Amino acid sequence: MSWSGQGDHTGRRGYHHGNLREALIDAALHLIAEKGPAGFTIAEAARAAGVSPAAPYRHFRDAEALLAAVALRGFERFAQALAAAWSRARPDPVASFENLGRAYLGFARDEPGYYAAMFDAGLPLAAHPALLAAGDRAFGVLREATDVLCARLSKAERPPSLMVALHIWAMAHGIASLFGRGDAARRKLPMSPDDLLEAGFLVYLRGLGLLD
Amino acid sequence: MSWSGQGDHTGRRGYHHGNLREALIDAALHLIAEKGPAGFTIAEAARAAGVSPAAPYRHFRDAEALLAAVALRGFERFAQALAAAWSRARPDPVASFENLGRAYLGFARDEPGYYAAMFDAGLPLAAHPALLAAGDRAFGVLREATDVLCARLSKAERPPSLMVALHIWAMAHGIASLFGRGDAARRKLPMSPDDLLEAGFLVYLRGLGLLD
DNA sequence: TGTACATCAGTGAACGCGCGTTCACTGATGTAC
DNA sequence: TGTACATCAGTGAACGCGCGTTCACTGATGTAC
Repeated sequence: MSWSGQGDHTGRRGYHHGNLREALIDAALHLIAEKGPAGFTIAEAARAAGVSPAAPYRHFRDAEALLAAVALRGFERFAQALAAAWSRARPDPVASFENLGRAYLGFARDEPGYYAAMFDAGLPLAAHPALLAAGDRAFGVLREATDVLCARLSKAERPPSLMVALHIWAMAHGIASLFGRGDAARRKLPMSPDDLLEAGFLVYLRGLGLLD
Repeated sequence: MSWSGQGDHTGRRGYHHGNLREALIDAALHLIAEKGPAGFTIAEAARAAGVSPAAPYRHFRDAEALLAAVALRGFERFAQALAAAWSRARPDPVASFENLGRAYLGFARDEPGYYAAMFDAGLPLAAHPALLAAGDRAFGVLREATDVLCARLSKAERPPSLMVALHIWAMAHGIASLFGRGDAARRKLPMSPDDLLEAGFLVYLRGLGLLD
């Protein structure tokens, strides 16, 4: 596959596509971003990739398997985005949390297809252990961040780091899904989602005993 | 409609159904709870209500209109549930917040069909003003609660009540959609969603300067 | 009280459509010798 | 270097299915007189 670095899945190379699996994931991603997790079909993804409707079955058992592949790639990129934001301002934990929050909301805003596949598609996680593991890796970045944060508190007043990470995740996810999406389902706000999340983090961190 | 109080939409009364609109909403609600917001069709709802596939068109223009009717009824019941919880422990604002949180998560858990129609269906709110208004009424209960809460703080340290309400909503919604649903997409937790949310509220309220 | 009539709610048959899925097939690729 | 062969990835035609939607229709209800 010497030409796989082209990154262009549209140009067919004769009879064999050469990169159909990735092309189908891309096609599904765009369809999901446009029409929601249930708004794509195998047939339509095949059409977008320029192959016959039977071709996808060489790579995916059914639509759910394709959806799971989209979500899996989404979790990997999500973890990368969060990790990059976290490491960028490592010396100052509070600033790093602001970075994390912006990265979280930025991903939800800029990658609605991935985000919907990851969180709104209702994929049965028990049936997709790889998906669960990838989600855990993304959550691991948040967990690492709260570990550092909690370490700054004395043992007496130190809360469980896992709990803190879950609160941070819940607030970020709540704001992202209620106010942070690019589609018509978004609710209007008198402030930006970024500012709302940052303010929420500040109040929460203050409640933990930091920032005083 | 002297017999409408029966609440049983299954028994046909001859040629005319008599309560088809409500029966279709009920049918769609159950289908959504089972298979997700995209997992119901007009035809299937008609079958569940025991009428021909053409009958629903007397009451709903298309599937989205039916979905919007489900979400609308959901928001109304949601607002009632929140208001009941809020008024139940009014004297103590902090206890009232715990009640609110439990009511929020309880609704998401016990009424997955409504909750999915309200928040996961991706209904274009701009095209459904009644839905937006009903959502605002439900949010108004949270807003009222945070008004009371903020009033306990001195003007100097008083945060915008709207912002506080949005944070509360976001955390509750985040926990509900990540951990609080009854379906297979739920993530496992080492604590109950109720406890997680209550702890989150406590940290947050402490961060506001209460609870000291 | 009865009758004619307007209105309404649901029927059932029909249609076109796109999807999921299967099948024998064939073009392309890589490898053993 | 060439050739035979196995393997693989995609073809294209076909099928059954359920859905959305329309249509003329008909049974039921309520009301004017």
